Amino acid sequence: MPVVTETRVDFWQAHGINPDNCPVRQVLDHVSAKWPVLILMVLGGGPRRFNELLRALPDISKRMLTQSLRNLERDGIVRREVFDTKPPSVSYSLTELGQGFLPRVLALADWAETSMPRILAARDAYDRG
Amino acid sequence: MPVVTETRVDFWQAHGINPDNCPVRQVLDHVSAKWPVLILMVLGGGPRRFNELLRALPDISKRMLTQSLRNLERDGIVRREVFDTKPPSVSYSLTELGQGFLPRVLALADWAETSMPRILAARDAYDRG
DNA sequence: CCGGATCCCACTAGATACTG
DNA sequence: CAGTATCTAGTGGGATCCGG
Repeated sequence: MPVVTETRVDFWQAHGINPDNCPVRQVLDHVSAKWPVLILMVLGGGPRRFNELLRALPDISKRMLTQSLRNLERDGIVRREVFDTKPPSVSYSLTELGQGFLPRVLALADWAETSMPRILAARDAYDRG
Repeated sequence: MPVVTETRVDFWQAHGINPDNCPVRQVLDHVSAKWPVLILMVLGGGPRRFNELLRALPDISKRMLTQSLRNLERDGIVRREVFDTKPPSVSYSLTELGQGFLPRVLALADWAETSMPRILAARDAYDRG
């Protein structure tokens, strides 16, 4: 765990890294971009085909599923395999990188879940005041 | 670490929890909402005043700083203290909850930073192909 | 010094229809 | 089966001005 001071922010500034071009943030964006985490959780259970994912995430549109999968694939987190059978089938699975990513995302989600009572209490207090 | 299967997704479905109302996601949104993480990192160095934060994050607008701070305050992650001096001054700092949140966010950021070479390589390969 | 209020544009994502 | 294309309403965030 790094020491947390303004030092790192200073470093970023010095190297022209801003919130818009920071590659780390682009990865972190997968965390809260609405669908990626859910997709990764399903894929954590093993490889899935496109329509299986579609059925597993009832509210997602084909468009968003495609887009999210492409982003994850581009970052090497998800692997896409095409079998040119008839009809064609495509399999999505976690790469090794993705298997290292998922637990850390879930760890954060678990903290959020554990802390939820305190957070909801804080919100309640804030909204009253 | 929980077992990762579709079970949890099923649980969510069964309880009517979807990506739009899921409270956990609302917390995770702080992670990638562009500014909150940077704000937390600066506050990790100790309490800061509004304009100090403004100077520490060169590209942020007053509007976004205010908004981000309000969100974090509402969730009990950041504490806001007003001293009615002349001119008025406001101090922002991490709550106990925020101090528990920050390391986990940084842990994820560190993974992203460590994995960045592999991710960039994956992107490069993807963009060529 | 620390914001709130307003205007406005750019991007996002849902719906729908179509394809190899 | 596994997507793409197009259209459109809704939203987020910058710029700017105002106030306690």
